[in-house]
Formats: sequence, C-alpha cells, structure tokens
Amino acid sequence: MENWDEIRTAFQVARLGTVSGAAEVLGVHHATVIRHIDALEKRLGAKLFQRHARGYTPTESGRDLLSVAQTTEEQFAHLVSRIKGQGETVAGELVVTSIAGIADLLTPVMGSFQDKFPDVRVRFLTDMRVFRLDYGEAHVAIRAGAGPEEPDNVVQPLSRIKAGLYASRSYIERFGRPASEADFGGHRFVCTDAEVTRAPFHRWLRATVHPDQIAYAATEPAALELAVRQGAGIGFMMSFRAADDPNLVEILPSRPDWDSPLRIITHVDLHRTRKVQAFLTHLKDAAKDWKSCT
Amino acid sequence: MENWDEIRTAFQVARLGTVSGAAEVLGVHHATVIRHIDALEKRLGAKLFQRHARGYTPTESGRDLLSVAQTTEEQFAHLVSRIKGQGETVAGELVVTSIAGIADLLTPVMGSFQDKFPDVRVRFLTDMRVFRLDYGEAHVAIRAGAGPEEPDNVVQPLSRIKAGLYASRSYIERFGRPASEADFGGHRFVCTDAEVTRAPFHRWLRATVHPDQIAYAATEPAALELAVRQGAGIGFMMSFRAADDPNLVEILPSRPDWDSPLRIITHVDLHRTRKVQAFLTHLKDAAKDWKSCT
DNA sequence: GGGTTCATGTGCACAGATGCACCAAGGAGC
DNA sequence: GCTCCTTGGTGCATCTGTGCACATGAACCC
Repeated sequence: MENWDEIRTAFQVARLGTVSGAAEVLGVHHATVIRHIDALEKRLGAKLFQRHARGYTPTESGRDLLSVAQTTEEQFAHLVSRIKGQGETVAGELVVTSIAGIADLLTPVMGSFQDKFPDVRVRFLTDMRVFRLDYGEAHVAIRAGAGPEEPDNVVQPLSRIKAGLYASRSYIERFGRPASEADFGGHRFVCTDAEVTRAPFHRWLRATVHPDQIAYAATEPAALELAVRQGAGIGFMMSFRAADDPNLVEILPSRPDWDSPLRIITHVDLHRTRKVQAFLTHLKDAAKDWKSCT
Repeated sequence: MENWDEIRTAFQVARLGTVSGAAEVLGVHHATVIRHIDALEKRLGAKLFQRHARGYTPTESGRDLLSVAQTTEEQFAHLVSRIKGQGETVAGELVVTSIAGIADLLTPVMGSFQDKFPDVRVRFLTDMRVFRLDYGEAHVAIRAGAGPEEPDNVVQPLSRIKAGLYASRSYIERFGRPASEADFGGHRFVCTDAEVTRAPFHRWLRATVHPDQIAYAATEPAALELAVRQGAGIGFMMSFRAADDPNLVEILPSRPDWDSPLRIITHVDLHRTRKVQAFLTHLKDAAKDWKSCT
C-alpha cells in the first residue's frame, strides 16, 4: 500500500460522511478529496463508499479503513507530541562517552545526574576507539587534548586534568629518588607504548628521557598505572588518582604543560535539547569540585 | 499531524539507514526523500536523523517514529489484503430488506444461507418505509410489484407470489359462498384502506366490487388477513399463507393478474461481490421450492 | 411549487512537488 | 597514498496534483 495520504483522506470522508466536510478538515479543495478516493478505490479494486446525494456512506470496507486509520491518527498524534515534547523534557536515554582514564571522575557525576532526573537512562561508554557523535553513537563526549574539531560538533572546555610524575616507595628504596630532571640518568620509566600519543605528559617524557630508559611500556593506561604502583619505574599518573595512595611519591613538581585539557563535545543537533543542556550544566558544576585534583 | 506520506518516507529512511535506499524502495528520487525529511523535521521542530557521510542514523525521535510507522505499515497491509479479499470471500454482514408480508418465506432462506456460510452475519430488515440501497442501508432488497427502477440498481425477477380470494367457513355459513364474480352482490369484502395500493389484487377488488361492500378495511396487511380468517368478509390472502388453514375456502380460482411479481434489487456496486452473488443464487434456488405456493 | 442550500462532479490554468543532472565529500579497497 | 564507489546536497526543467470556477442534482424550507 503506497500513498498514506489517500488513506488519511478516505479516513476523514468515512468519519464525516461528506467530501466537503473532509475537504474542510483536511484544508484542501473538495475536488482533491474526490480524486483521492477515486484513486484509492481504483487501486484497491473495491468500493469504499456509496455515493449519494447526501454524501458518501462508507461500505463495509470503508468502515474497516475508518477504524484502522482512526488508531493510526491517534498513534501519529501521540508520536508527534512525544517528539515535540522530547526536546523539552529531561528523560529517555543519555549516552555519554569518554576515555577510560577519567571514568572514576565521571561515574559519580552520572549518578547524581540520574538522582536529579530519574527518567533518564544513562549509558556511559568507554572504549579505546573514539565514538562518533555524527553517527549518533553518543549525546555527549568528554575528551582530552586538542582533538580535531569537526564543524558539526560543539566544543566546550571543561577543566584541566593534572598529571604528575610518580614513583612507588618500593622503587625509591631500590633506585633512589631523582632530585630534578637533570638527575634522571640511570632511572627507569614507565610510558605508553604508542609512538604517537596525544597525551602531553607522555610526549614530554619521550622527549626528555632516553628510549632505553623506558623499562615498561603498555598500551592500556590502567596497566601503566599499575606498573608505577608496583615499582616498575617512574611514570605519569593522573594526580587525582595518585593523591589517595600513600605508597606513591611525586618525583617532580607538576608543570602546567603536562595538563590534559578536558573538552565537552556535543553534536550540534543535540546540543540545543534540554536533556543535553541539563547534563552539561550538571557536569560543569561537578567539575568545579575537581579543582582539588587538578 | 498532516501529511502521512512524509512519515512513510521517514519510516523507510529510518528502517534502511540511507536516503538512497529509501528512495529506491519508495520508487521516488532521492532528492524527494531529502525534501520530505527536511519538511518533516522543520514542522516537528526536532531532528529525526543525524546526517553523516554513510547515511542517515535515526535519533531517539527517529527510532520512535520507526516503531510507530512499522506497525502502521503492517496495519495498512492487513487492511488492504482484507479489502482486496473482501469481494472474494463470503463473510461479514449481509443486510436484506423486504416487505413484511413475505418474511415467512424469506426467514428459512436466511437460515439455510447462514448454515452454508457461517461467517455471514445476516440482518433481515422489514419496515414500512422502503430502505434505500443507494444509502448503503441494505445489500439486497426483495420487493413486490413494478417499482421505480433507479439507474444505480440491478433488478432481477425472483418469482410470482400468488394471491387468492378467500373466506372463512364461518363467513360462508352466515352469508353463503358466491359461485362466481357475478354472484358478488350482497357479499362483504375485506380490503386495504389505502386508496392507492400497488398490490394488483387489491386494485382488482376495488374495481370489481362496490365501495359499500367493503365491510372491513385496514392498512396493516396482517390485520386484513386476520379479518378474513375471522369471517369479517371475503378478501385476498397470499396463497402460501392460506394453504395450510383448513378453515379457509378459496372463493374463485386464482387468476394470473392477481399475482405480485417479486423482484430482487441490489446496488450496482455491491451486485458484483461474491457475498451478494452467493446470496442471490441461494435465494433463487430456494424460490424454486415456492412453486407449490405460487 | 419555486427558490435556496448543500452536496458531488468536471474542464482548465497554475504552482508546488518531482525528477534530472551534476557536484562534493567521505569510506573502502588496492 | 591513490583511485573508485557510494552517499548526500542543490539548481533547474518538467509534470503531476491542486485549486478554481462552474455545472448538476437532490433535499429542504417557505
């Protein structure tokens, strides 16, 4: 069955009983209504209406169409009101994606957001690959570093994640503690395995120490972190993750160029919706409390 | 929500994920699809799809539309198959109307028809007023006499209802039995009250006997019949109704010009359907068995 | 019974929707 | 890194569908 508009026209004729009445409701000329009915009946090969001087009386088929189209109209009306209201309410699915490293920071934010808006179902996706906002994979992405800013995306700065150079007490007991950058000779380091890394502190580390000094390399950030904690070498960690571990010693004072700027990225189509705006506001509020760690 | 076709277009885009695919399925140019989506989103004030190089990905609203339109398409498909098959099956409602006088004859016909086609719901309407086929009030009408044949109606002869001139034995005991038409003087007659009657035997009676001889007149055919049975006078009765009453005596041999020709009338739009045809065949078969009474 | 009103039906002119051609851009595969 | 292919986007010519005017017929009211 092609041409749903003709069904809609026939529906109004069946409901009102006259072509003229249907034409007025539909906002078209009554000639159009007649032509729609004629075309529909011709294609169906069956009469939907009995024509007479007082109007159109639906046949059995016409009454069948009436009841089906009646529910269709109601369904569509509900659909429209849902869609129109959808931008105005804070409900439904909210998909947030970020790098795995800051999941600790974001999870409580998600939780309190859901407390505030119970109708929201949060999906928090962390994966190695970068989720694509323009494919509709997520509403909001939180990313680090200065990534490519695609034209369809809205980018907002969130906060700066401070990274520090740490070593475990067990490492210091074995290899000593370098007093400064000049004292790095002979020390062992932990660094990401990837040659090209976007993290500024890892770029700094690769530029500063000799490649042979990198005793432990891994692709997984969590693995690197564990290596530092277990004394495999001196390495970078997020300050907020190292802060509560008394076994870790900060080797050098933190430098601003090690910081990773966090950015909030939303697709321009979704950025305007109240749901996304509510989450952005909530996220920025929560980020103020991160100051102690950044 | 006006313009159901745009919803249908959006449905196919959401289902297939690409504008080109939807255009092919819908049999239109892909530019048309784009314009439909744009118009729909503009009117809704919400994005239904995220556009990207690999196609259109439905948003939350788009997925909502998808599921609603999915069921709509299925409903319409069912509707179409019902309507297309409706002319081919013998089921649903069958509305038959006739004059009250032959309800005795028709009721068993209805019963056996329903036995043969259990899916048919029969409505047998008898009323003083003439039901109008062109208003869809009935599928089949059985009428007597030579009525007006409207252009939209299909008229078929059914059979002839024989009428006879009867008197009760009690009447004959009191007033004697006329041997012939010439012997009618001094006798009492029962006739319809209406000056203009379409029944041929009543026209004959009014033309034959003096008005003063009409001792009993009524508008209701059943009342006239009862009057004859009770001995109020000599009067016409349907032969099939008088045959099984031993108390009634036929005064004159039946004449062909007293017969009422029965006609089957159907609306031209409904005449072709299998349901009506099945009933007409069944009715004509049954009418052959009426021969004994006609 | 005649005028009035409201209904459907149809020829014609126009406009908005459609199709076409072409362009641009992003993946996929080599 | 290259080309090929698929997909979306847009200006322009065309055509189908729409609106208008008018005709026609039936029912209703005075």
